[in-house]
Amino acid sequence: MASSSKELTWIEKIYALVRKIPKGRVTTYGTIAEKVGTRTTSRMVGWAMNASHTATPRVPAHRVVNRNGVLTGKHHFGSPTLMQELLEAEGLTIENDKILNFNEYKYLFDDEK
DNA sequence: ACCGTGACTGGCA
DNA sequence: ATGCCAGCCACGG
Repeated sequence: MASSSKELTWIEKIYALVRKIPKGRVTTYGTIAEKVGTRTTSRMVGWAMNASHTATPRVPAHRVVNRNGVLTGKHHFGSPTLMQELLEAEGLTIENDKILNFNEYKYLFDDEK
């Protein structure tokens, strides 16, 4: 590829994937990391989310939780309860900072089943 | 160029 | 079942 063109950074891919998450669905960092590539790990996803605040359009990071279905990053939304409220507003149920029936709400993207 | 940090995950005790 | 440790890669100072 012509070196002139800068390939999209793995961060951009993460944003695209997260934005693809339909309303009322959630996903895990590990899933996204695997979708982006081996160069990206779960930690990188979380780190990328940190930068997502400046990304446009805004990335629904509140739909991204850890593999436990726990709102690990809720503290990064400006309010410790904002993330939960956002998810609940989408029809999800949060109990003790954890998503109930998380397995049913987990979004695996079209590529996966 | 080196070190520290990070919204994770999986394995082992 | 719970807790701790190590691995993973990238970015900022």
